[in-house]
Amino acid sequence: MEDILKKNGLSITESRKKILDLFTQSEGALAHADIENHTTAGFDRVTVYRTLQTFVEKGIIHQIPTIDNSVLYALCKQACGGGHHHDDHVHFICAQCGQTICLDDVLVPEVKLPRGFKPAQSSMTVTGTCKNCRD
Amino acid sequence: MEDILKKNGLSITESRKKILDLFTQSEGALAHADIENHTTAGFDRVTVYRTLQTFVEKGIIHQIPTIDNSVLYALCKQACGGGHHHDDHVHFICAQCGQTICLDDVLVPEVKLPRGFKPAQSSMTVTGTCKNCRD
DNA sequence: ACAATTTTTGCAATAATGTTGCAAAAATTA
DNA sequence: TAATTTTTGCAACATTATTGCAAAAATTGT
Repeated sequence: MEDILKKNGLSITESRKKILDLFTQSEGALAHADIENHTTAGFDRVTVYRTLQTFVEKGIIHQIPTIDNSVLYALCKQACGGGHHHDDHVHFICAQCGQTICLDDVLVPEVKLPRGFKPAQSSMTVTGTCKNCRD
Repeated sequence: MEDILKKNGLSITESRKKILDLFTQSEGALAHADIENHTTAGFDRVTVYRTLQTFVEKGIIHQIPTIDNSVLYALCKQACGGGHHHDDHVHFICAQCGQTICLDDVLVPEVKLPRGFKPAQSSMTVTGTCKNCRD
């Protein structure tokens, strides 16, 4: 766990270790509020903001846009370099349980854009019912 | 312009007409702040919130999720019924000018999900350089 | 292991963003 | 045009995010 921090040139601190733990322990993506309100956590709001920001910059976690004006964060499975995310997989949001899951094996397909548009990065989100919520 | 409101069973008011105007006049998508800060507008923050919400419910505009924790709004080209958006096109965000454009002709492709996942709706966003920002 | 340096944290203050209740104003209905 | 319904704007409040700065913790060099 600490090696992830070390590898990215970050100081090893309690908050960073705990927040990183939360991510590895949770199956889905986490919102800022999930971390802040976590009972066992107990660090300042500001620290959470700054830690998440640092992690994104270092490529440890990536952001997932959602329609409801909240940003989710999830661990980058592949090694993402500083600022350069290989965030090329599809995200799945379950309408039932609300969990957001990285489908690391499902890549975002390419699309043909109209003349003049030059693509750099794509992201795709699918909503529906997840594995666990189906009987 | 007013017929759009009438068609959706909404009272014809100054704010609704003006906000609808803004959307038709702007090529790209608009953020809440874009509307609120618009010089010629001049209505209350709350009115903007409520108007946008009403328009989304009626299917006049649709929301576009962005990575930076802000929601953009854009006109629905096809007729979207109450709550049911045919929001199946790709959105393009220009890294240069920051504008978000609905590529109404580019449909979100289907992807094969892992066993157990049942899709309901998909959204896709491509970032890059838009038509106008290329020389 | 310890002192010096750098980084991180937490607090306070502030800003930005979003929500709710309610009375006045405007729009629709009849 | 009067009665009814809907919408607006204000005020108050709630939530979410940002910044400066001193104290605390972590790292570095010896």
